Amino acid sequence: MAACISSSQLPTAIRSATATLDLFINAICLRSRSRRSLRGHSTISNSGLPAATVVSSEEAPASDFLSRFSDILKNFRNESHEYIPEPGAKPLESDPFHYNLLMKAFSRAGNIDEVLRLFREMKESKCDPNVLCYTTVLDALLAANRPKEAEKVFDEMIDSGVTPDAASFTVLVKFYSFYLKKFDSANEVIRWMIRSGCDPDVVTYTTLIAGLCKAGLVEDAWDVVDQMLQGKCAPNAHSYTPFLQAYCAQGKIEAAIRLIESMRSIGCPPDVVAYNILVNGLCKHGYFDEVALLLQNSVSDGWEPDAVTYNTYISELCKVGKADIAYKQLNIMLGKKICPTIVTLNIVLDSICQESSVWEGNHHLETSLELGLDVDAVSYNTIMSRLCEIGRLSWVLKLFNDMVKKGINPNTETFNIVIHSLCKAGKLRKAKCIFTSKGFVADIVTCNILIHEFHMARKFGELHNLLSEIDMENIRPDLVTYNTIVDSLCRNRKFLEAIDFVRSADVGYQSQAVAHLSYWLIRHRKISELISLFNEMSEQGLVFDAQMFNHLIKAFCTFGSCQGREIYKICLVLDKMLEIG
DNA sequence: GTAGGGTTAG
Repeated sequence: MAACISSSQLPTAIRSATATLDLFINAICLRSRSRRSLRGHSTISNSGLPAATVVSSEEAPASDFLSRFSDILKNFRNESHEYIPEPGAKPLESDPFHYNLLMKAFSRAGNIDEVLRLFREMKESKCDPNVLCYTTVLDALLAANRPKEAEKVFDEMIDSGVTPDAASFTVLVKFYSFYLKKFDSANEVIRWMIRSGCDPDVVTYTTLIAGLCKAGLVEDAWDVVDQMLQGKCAPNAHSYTPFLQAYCAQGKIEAAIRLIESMRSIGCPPDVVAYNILVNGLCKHGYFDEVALLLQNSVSDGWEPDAVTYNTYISELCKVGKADIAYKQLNIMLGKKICPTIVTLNIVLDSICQESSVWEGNHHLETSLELGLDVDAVSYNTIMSRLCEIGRLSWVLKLFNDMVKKGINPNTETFNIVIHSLCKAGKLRKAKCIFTSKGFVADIVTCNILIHEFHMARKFGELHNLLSEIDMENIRPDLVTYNTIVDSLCRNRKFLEAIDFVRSADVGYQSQAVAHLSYWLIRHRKISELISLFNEMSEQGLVFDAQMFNHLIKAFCTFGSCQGREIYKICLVLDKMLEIG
């Protein structure tokens, strides 16, 4: 019998979990995220991809828009005029100032390897990094999701006798609050700053507020605002926007609207970023009419919608199948002389794939290239991910080749799409070859794809070897990881191991992971196991939320327990939940 | 050199 997996041991457990699963019952096909049908693709376009099909107006409400898409693209604003140095570039002068300029440029371009190369070079050439250089490297490491190395660099800065200033302390606050969620340590840094005569500024406090809000600790974040006001450090619009994010994420739209109003009254008027967060929140909860009203009143409310406002609105309209309204909004945006950006283009490309076909989307990608637009990795990823969904491996590889030839650097998402496509086609060995590709850095999505696909193929040994090649130090398991492993265990009827796995989560029971596990237990009529799990959760003080109730009732209905004698099982579980809730 | 918004992958 295989040993139990402790999720507190993850990510090591991700590897060991694979070894414990020795039996898999069925090779269940990957659930396609899409049921979109493709309409005819028998002819071949210049690119070698099937030509886009002509879509009738009855079939696609956006067809009139599509025919004019090329004209609209001419309004497109090419944004990437920022200086990106060539790899291996040398600073103009061998001093900290010029090294920092170059490191910052590489950091902006997301090239952490070049930042670290320069940092190493400057130390080797006895050009001692100053506090600005250290801050650049620290921030670049955090941006690259390498917090452990950032911590070492901070220690090195102190050991070298370089005195940290407010900016470098702020990066340390970000490290503790964003990456480790250790808010006591973040507060300790702030106390350290005060003790050493380097007062935290509005950026320091706002960083802490953003970390707390992101973790859902909104009340603690308000305490920080109080602390700022007591310490004569006035909050600004940046300080309040994390609260807007948190309220919107929690569905507390009214609280977000009230905060926007309060910001006006306390002399800290919300700017376009604050309104964009609200627009996003309203859209995500289906309040599209309210967004229309917000835009209508923008002038009298003292703000001007920008490309992000419309990108958000258009994207969310497309997601809920309101492409016709989305395209009208795009025309309104253009009418207001707001230039569409690369993000607009990518939203529209994705929408074309949904509303028409992936081939039509590809046709418009080609048109964009012909017009000389700066398409990016996301544009390619958008088309490639749809091709992956419909199992068109060869086309995925062709687009991957095309983008590389055009000098567009694939990102981790690109590699993940290619790996996923290869796995779906059963070419697991070729998927493994990706690991040696230049620029490939695996992330948690890579791990999740591998765990799922290799489990389905019952190739546990190979999966184990592959995962051991991944640098796990900066990869944290997420909800999908938990659910993927739970799926694999439950599919193999190892329910007790699945319960142990969820139970041992180092962050305590996660509501969504428990809901996912409950689905399997209900499906397999493991009601007594479910109730004992709830008992244990109740002892640990977990409270059930409405989402959990909805999820479980749905599971019972799906598996036919809502009729006949089995109804008592639902009553038993609901009683238990109400008792805990 | 440090803080808040929109697109793509599991």
